[in-house]
Amino acid sequence: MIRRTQAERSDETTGRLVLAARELFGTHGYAPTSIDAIAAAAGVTKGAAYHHFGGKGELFLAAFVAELEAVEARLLRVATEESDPWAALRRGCRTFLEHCLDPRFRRIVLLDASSVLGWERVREIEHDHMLRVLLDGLRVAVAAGQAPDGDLAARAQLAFGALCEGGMLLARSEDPAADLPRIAAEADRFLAALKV
Amino acid sequence: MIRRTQAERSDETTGRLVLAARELFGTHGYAPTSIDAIAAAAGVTKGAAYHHFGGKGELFLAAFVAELEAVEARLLRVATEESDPWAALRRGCRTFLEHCLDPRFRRIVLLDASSVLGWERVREIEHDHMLRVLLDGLRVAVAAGQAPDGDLAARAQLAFGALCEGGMLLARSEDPAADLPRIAAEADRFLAALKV
DNA sequence: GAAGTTACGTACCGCGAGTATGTAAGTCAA
DNA sequence: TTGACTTACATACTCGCGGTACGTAACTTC
Repeated sequence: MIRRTQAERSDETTGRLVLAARELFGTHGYAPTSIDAIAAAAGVTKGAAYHHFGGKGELFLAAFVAELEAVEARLLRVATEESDPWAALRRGCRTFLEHCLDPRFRRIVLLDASSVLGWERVREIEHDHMLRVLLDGLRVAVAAGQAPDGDLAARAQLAFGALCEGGMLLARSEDPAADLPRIAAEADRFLAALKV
Repeated sequence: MIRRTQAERSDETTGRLVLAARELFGTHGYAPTSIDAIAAAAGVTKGAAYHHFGGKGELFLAAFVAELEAVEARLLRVATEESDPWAALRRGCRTFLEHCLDPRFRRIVLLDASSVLGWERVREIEHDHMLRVLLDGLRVAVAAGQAPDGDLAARAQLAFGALCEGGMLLARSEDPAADLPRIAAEADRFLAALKV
């Protein structure tokens, strides 16, 4: 048996558990997925899961956060490729729509999260990982006179809600590549409403 | 014992069950609510619930549909008070936001429905009870040259998603009466994007 | 009013979340 | 190094709840 430090053991186990949780919660949903199944997929037993996580809800929370970190990284990556703020915003929205083609992301973030974690917590976490960028973009636009003043937090939240519906709509399509431009065009129409 | 027809017995029992389901699902959520609790609140036992409904999911479906019928009736009522189509649309959106102040509606329709019933079924039912009106309004607007052509179904869906977020946002407020105009103003900004 | 159907109530099964407890692996001081 | 202590699990169990099987009472039909 190789000798490993406690931190290494913990990190490896928690990592495998979160990965398995993302996979199973993402494919079958929250309710039909048992802790035993997640632990088995991670190569451990239920005891390990309950040692590192408070319960099923906390495990789902970890999977949820991991999904958000993934999409955040992807959004930040494409945003740096655009110089103009508004172009970056449109690019980000298009990338988000594409990201919704991942069924695990849809199931965990768009379908189950609000029901399992509650809207308030979901909103806070989503804000930290995605909405903050959108909100900052709106603020600089208002400061530059490019957009009218108002309840910017609400405006960003409404836009995000529209985007999520667009993502679900896109995922329903039989040919997402063909439908993406149409839905993105409608999303752009909403984005345009934020300007001028 | 009073003599009643079978249809009367069924109607009364199912009605009481759906009413109890709306109350309990709406206040505590889907998962924490047991069939026994709903049946007890309706004054019957679990056997009656399973006789009239296929299971917990079907009972939730009935409660979900009942919630939608309620908001649909309210929307139709205020819509008739407006003569101009766009004014009716704005009035409808404002009424929907106000309706979101009902915590049972939020929990059942906005939080749990997609997770329990699946996005596709929720979308169909919501379309039949709410989105159809919005979609028809958009179609006449396009026909009259008041709105640009495009994927109107997607446009209506995105607008609806924005409205739902607005409703959740409004419900979070400590003083909804004061915050409603601000959120409604942002919602109107999105609606305006559909015109011209 | 007897046979058949509908509307329940009751008793039970199985699965899965959560807990209690045992045990092996790692840490640290003397 | 070695023994006391903590951490990281595994195992065994409880219990609430969804679902089912079956019994019974209320209604319907001929």
